[in-house]
Amino acid sequence: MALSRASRKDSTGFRAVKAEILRRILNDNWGPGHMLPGEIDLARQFAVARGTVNRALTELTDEGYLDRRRKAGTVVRQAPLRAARFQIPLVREEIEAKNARYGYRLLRRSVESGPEDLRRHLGLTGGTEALHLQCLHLADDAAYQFEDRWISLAALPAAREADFADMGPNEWLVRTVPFSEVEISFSAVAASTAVARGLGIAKDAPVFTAERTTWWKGKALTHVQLSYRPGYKLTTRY
Amino acid sequence: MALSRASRKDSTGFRAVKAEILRRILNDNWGPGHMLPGEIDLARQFAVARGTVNRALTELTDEGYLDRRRKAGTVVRQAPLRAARFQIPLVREEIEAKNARYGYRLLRRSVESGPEDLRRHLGLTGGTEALHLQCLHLADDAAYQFEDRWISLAALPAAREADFADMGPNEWLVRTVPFSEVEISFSAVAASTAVARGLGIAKDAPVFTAERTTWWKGKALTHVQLSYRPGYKLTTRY
DNA sequence: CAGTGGTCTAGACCACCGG
DNA sequence: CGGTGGTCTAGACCACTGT
Repeated sequence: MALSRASRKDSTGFRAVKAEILRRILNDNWGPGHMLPGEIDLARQFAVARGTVNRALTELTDEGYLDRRRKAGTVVRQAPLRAARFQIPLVREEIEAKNARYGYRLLRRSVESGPEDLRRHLGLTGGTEALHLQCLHLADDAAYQFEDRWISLAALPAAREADFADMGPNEWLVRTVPFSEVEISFSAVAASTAVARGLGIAKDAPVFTAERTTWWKGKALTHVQLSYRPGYKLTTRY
Repeated sequence: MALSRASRKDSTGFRAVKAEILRRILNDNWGPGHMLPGEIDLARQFAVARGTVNRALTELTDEGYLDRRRKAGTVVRQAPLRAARFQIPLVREEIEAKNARYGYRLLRRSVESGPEDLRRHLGLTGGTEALHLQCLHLADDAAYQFEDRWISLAALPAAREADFADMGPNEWLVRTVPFSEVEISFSAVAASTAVARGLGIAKDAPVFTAERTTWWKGKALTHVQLSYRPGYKLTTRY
């Protein structure tokens, strides 16, 4: 079990304090709106140092259960923060995690000026061009994801020399620019002609799409539209 | 600014240490794979206590920049963890945040046994029934989201008495069962007849859909399918 | 076995903000 | 103003794990 380390010794320390306080919240001993004792009180009750209580309460606050304000004290939230964490893996890892054989095909590679809205989005000015890539990611030889990517050659001139025949642009980018700021959005769209052909589905069929723009030091590097094969679901628990 | 409190005094303390270490990571002073000095070393260099360094490094680890192991030391990750945090607000708040007027209409309310796969999913056994609700959430009188929900009457018998004419089931549930475990998944589907009529779009049009199942103390309470109006995007940064 | 991170402690100072 | 949480310190013990 992955939890063996964490659950090895939960009978003492800040984990025990956290668990006990969470238990009281969930069992309605301390319902929404209830004010908790101060840290010093709790430290006495649990027979630990104040810092230990503080850590437990801080984590419970991060997880959305509590609301803390100086002088006002610690209060159980009316409703928990509804935040979900998604892992957004590389396609390759996503496919291999399903015990499927990963495959990759480059469908298109060209240097273009690109449509006007894309140029604005990437901050391309003057005559600077962009690298346009279309590729397919396969799971056991079946189309899994269609990738339509633009890379700013102003921000990433090295991309002009890169040959994306064997390595997907995603992996190349992760190696070249490991840390970056990202905006991602998910939506449902009707399959374009290119997407339909790539995924082998009917034009205008519903396609789950992720659009991602990546910046580094304030400069837009790349914009990509990922179209998933029918039936794909992005799932998480919280 | 929401950050005013945090950025007030970033020149000292664990925030300063964290910022400086992050700066070194991002500027390739410490590239991927680089091993950092030990906590005691860093504490001396920054002239702070070891606990302060530990907090900075722990947070950078949580954020996916570092990998820490006892004895092995602290290493800059090859690629950051690609995790995104989504806020999943109540529809009402989502709409009001856009300065639109929120509207709600209950389209259907019935007690049924429900389809077989749903009964399995909610763990309904024997003759226990479920409450089936369909409703519409409006932004400035335009259809925004179609909600198709099933509530287990075995787990939540109080729902049988609830009249959902004025209050959406979501808000009722949040007040009744404030804390729960949730699985959510997003996908793109073709609009069913009911969804198409509710949202006023063509049947089989692409619809962005969220499916959410909620448990409390291990018992499934409710399953809901939320269908968003065309053009909807779920966006986040990380 | 030894070195590193994980955690706890007891005490302290201070920022914030409700009354 | 005074009480509460936020943070720092110096020191300590321990758990884990690479060598």
